[in-house]
Amino acid sequence: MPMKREVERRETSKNMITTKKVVNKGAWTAEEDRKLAEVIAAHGPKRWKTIAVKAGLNRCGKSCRLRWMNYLRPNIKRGNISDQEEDLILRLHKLLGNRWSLIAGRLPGRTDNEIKNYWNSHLSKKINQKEKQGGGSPSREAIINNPKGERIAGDVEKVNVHIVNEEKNNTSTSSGGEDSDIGFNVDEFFDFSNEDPLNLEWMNKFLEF
DNA sequence: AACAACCTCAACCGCATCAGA
DNA sequence: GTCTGATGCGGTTGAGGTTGT
Repeated sequence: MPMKREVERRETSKNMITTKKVVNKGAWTAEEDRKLAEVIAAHGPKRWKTIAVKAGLNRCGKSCRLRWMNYLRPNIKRGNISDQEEDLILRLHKLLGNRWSLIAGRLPGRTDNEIKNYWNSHLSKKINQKEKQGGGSPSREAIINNPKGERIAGDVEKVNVHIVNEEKNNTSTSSGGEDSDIGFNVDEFFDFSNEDPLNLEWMNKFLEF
């Protein structure tokens, strides 16, 4: 049920008066979804603030964007995460840490939010259990897994930096295109779509390394 | 049946970054 | 160079559902 909260907003810019606005928060209704989808179909998924206004939604732009990205966007895959996907998430998380959007980028149809939730509710527990069973010295995950990918150990960090650079290149050229100064295309690098998921030996080796 | 504890996931929040003026 | 608004990201929250007692 959508809750309406009266939000007292103190504008960030200097000397702004305090205004009172009724902003819709909480769960989205089917009607809101429909309006949002209509406006996005007409104007495209950008200028979220304008979209919110055009759709006549008492929502902030951020909220609209999130709803679109996590729920309304076409080709969203919902429901069970397959074993293959789970395996991939585990591997990518080892490599990238909590870079959910990057991980999601390698899982077509999955959103960063979904993967983050899945990790927090399922996989982190699994890993904890494994660690307890295995015991002993801290695992690679313990070194690598940390918020925002900070202090990622050694060579993995270098790869991570390359990936970030590549992501930036991709967004600026929009279609991916050629590499500038690095030797591989990250899309190809992480494209497992044609690969037998049970036969990812190379990646195991890479991760071991 | 009633309640508590736990789990899941949609949504919010705060911050960082980027682009344009 | 600075300011401002837009966007994106990761962490966190909380409502609603499920399970256990």
